[in-house]
Amino acid sequence: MDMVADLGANRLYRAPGESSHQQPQRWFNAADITVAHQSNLLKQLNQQRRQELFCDCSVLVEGQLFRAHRNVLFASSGYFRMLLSQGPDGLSDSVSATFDVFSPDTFTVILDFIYSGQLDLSSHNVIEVMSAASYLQMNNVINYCKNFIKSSLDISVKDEDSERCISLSETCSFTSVVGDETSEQQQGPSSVSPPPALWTRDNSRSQSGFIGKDSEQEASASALTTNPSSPSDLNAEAEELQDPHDPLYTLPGSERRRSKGGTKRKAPNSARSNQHEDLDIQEARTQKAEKAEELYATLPPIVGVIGHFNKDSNPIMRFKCPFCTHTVKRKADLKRHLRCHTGERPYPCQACNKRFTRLEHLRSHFETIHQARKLVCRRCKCQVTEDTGHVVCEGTRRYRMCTACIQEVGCDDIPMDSLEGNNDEPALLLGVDGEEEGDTKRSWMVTDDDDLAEDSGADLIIQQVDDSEEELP
DNA sequence: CTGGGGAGGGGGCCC
DNA sequence: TGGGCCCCCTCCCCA
Repeated sequence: MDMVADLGANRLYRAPGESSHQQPQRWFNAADITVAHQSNLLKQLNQQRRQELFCDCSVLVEGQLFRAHRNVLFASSGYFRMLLSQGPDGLSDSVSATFDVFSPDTFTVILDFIYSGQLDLSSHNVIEVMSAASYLQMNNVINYCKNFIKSSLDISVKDEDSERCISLSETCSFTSVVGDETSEQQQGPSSVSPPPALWTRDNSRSQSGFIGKDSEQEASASALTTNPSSPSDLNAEAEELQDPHDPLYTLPGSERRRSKGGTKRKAPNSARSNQHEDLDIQEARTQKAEKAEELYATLPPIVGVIGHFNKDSNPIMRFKCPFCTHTVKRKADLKRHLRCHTGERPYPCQACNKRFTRLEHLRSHFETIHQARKLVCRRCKCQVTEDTGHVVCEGTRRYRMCTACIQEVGCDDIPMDSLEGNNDEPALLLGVDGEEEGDTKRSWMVTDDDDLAEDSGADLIIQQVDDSEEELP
């Protein structure tokens, strides 16, 4: 093919087989050629898929088998990108994936879109498709669904039926529009158009879109044949921002569990071994907080899914975590759940500097570790009372020992320091992170618990900390 | 190596 | 909507 003219982006080409001597000449716009070629290529691939030609990837959705081309899936879905790129060598003969978190019908819509650019959305399937697209990390599909729903809502508002509809902006204050980095290769000539019907509870049904309590684990366990890891890039990003050596953050899932105990006893002392470590931790904390904010800013715009139906056949609304397949009833619970992905720990213990995701966990920790609230002798495990159980202080750690154990151990082994009139009680003061005084320097102490019981409550001052402001000089 | 206990983390749900 | 409680699970330490 000879290039005969160059008009910038829209180059003109002579049709194949035509010489410059032939008249009349037929000219082709390069953009038209590109579109035609892409369309034809996609059509060919779709035809091959339907004829199961060269299909090298199997996807099992609730027992129904779909055949596809791994390169097409790779190019279309972040989930498959991760799945296929983490195979043994990326070139293994057969790759398969199994899904139980959405229905075969929903995956049919997704697959048809991948191979045709036509997204068959309706008021009946939009939530399911959006949920599946979120799982498969297909941002362009999510955006289509979002626009679809928004269009429905516009109509709904006019009909004063907004109560029965989902507003994305309303259901998730932290959502933002994500970048559509793959849209060029995926969108094509989409057939999405404003929905003709209202999207209401009545015509919204999404049984299979509901994800149960343990679906995260189930999904993780069942979704991958070749890759047992998390399906989400965002999840990976969330994990990435959490330094396993950082005592202030834990890892999601199993990593989190693994790191939990490791930091449990090391964090309080090691974090204050010197000023440099304090600075490092604060710096790391700031970076983590910033990354957490970035993470929030890049959340996929999907939050609402229809759960199961109640007795009145009304669907029960649930909120879906953008990082995993977990769904919750309340937005507040989702907000709480998100902390396990972002690593946010806004509640530091002023006594030992350990941080917690929840105030109740901090309070429990403080009462158990620093206030010796447990009426059990630490040595012999016998029940004690506030009278018989003497409080032993070890640094900021406090626990009780019965009189017998105190005598048996002897005061020589347990440095005793009367705490009468003690003002040294560790205070659960939050908000002045890293300023707790000398808990590691403090020696062992034994005290009666009367004053402890009295003043412990007064020392419980709670103030949530915003990490991002801690670094202010 | 194993089982028990302590501690922390997370989900559901009530107020 | 946030706080708080209850329950369950996991991990680590230790005997």
